[in-house]
Amino acid sequence: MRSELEFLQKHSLTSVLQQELEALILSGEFAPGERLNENALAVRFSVSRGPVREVCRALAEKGLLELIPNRGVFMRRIDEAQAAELYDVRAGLFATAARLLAARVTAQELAYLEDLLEGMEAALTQRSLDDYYPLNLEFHDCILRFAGNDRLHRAYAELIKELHMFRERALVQGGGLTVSNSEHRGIVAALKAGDAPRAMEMAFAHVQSGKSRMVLHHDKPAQGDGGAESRTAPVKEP
Amino acid sequence: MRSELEFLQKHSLTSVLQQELEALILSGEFAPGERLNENALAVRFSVSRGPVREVCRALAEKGLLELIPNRGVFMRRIDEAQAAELYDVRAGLFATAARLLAARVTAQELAYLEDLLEGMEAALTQRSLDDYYPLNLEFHDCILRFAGNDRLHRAYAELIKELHMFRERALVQGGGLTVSNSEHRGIVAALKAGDAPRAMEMAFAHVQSGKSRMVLHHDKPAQGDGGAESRTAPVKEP
DNA sequence: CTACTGTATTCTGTTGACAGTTTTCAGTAA
DNA sequence: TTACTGAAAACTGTCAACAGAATACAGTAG
Repeated sequence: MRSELEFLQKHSLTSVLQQELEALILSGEFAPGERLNENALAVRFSVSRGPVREVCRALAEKGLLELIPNRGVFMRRIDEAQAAELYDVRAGLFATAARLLAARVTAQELAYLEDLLEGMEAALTQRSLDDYYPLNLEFHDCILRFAGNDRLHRAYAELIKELHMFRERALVQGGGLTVSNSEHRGIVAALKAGDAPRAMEMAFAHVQSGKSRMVLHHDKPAQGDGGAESRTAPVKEP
Repeated sequence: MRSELEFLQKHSLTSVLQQELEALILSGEFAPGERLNENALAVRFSVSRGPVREVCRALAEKGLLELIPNRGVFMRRIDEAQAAELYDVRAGLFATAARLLAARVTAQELAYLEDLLEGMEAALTQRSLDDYYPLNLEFHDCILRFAGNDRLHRAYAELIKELHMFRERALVQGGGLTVSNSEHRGIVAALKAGDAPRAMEMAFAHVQSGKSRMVLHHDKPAQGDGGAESRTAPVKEP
């Protein structure tokens, strides 16, 4: 009863439309560089073009779409150079989180991180990447959560979404994170010691090693990712 | 001749409206928390409400405005806690730039940075903050520019804009940067040595010392900033 | 068969209008 | 005077329609 009222008060049609379209974009529904027809989106969501345009502009501001005057809205296309830049920014934000966390981490949080470390170690000895990846993801997210800086966490999350737009090859699973658990151990050790500069340095180097892995993998042919098929035939270049 | 055509092709009415409104917001035209009337903005810029709404949504995504369903758009109000968070993120981005720059800085760039160092030193010995602040700003911007990561530079610039929304007191002039030139020298020395971790650490610490200065200054009464007078009488809380 | 030109279609940019909600404010009772 | 009630005004959310640009396409000349 009450919840429906609250929902309507907090989320307007346009705002849920934004979440909806963002989810659609991140799901891989559209190919990179593909053009999105405003009218088609409007009828798809049973709304008018007004809200659709507002949402598109907001998502363009977030770096998920690209608006070209008198041409329309296109899926953001990220080349390797841009992806590399994003990766470095990500490294910086992650390192910042680690640095902040080193100064405030609690025994509980450390214990939880060490649990994750063990879990990942076990997954690696069993060669089970399906077990490893979720733990890896949770490990990184924990650093951000525990750092106690909401703005930083949000910036990191937004950056990950932007990085998702680069799905030519590789980096699909696990978000392009490394599999080296020793680097993880080093970060946790620095956190435990309360050594903020070292934690920051190790966290930065950790993400950057993931970056070089990506750049490496990118040149290889690597057969098509089993994900969404590119539906529209001719993708016009913006 | 040609330039007007190019202008129309690249910038639609809505996009220039966005720049215009953003400049207006950053100029301090509106008080924090103040409500912006869509209709008033529309007639002010001689456009319809449609473009205004699109622009407002984009600026809300950037963190300059706040949209409340069925209430309207309000100037983003940033409290001290949020400002502190932003400051830490800024420190992280600046430190990231320093770290990246350490690995690629040229002799020319170093020479220019050292020139700035001397200029600031001279300004400080003359107690001339009016000379000091522009150099200080340029110094920080240089680190970002020379780092060679456009995305990082953009993220930093956006963050500064967001931080500008916190203009209760202090941090107005110079963007809340510290006046300690010795910290600047330390950063440049680390860059010159190609010591990336140290450059990152010193850059982070440098901005954070500016943060504590802000937090300190914020509690003091500090008579009203001579800037824009708050025009609308009762500012409703969002 | 290829390159070009002019027309038709599609889509974006922008506007004005209407419905529903919030806010304001005058009027009334305690 | 203060608190409450109700209507009126103002404003936001949404939509449909029109003008202009870009694209697609058929027709024509070389």
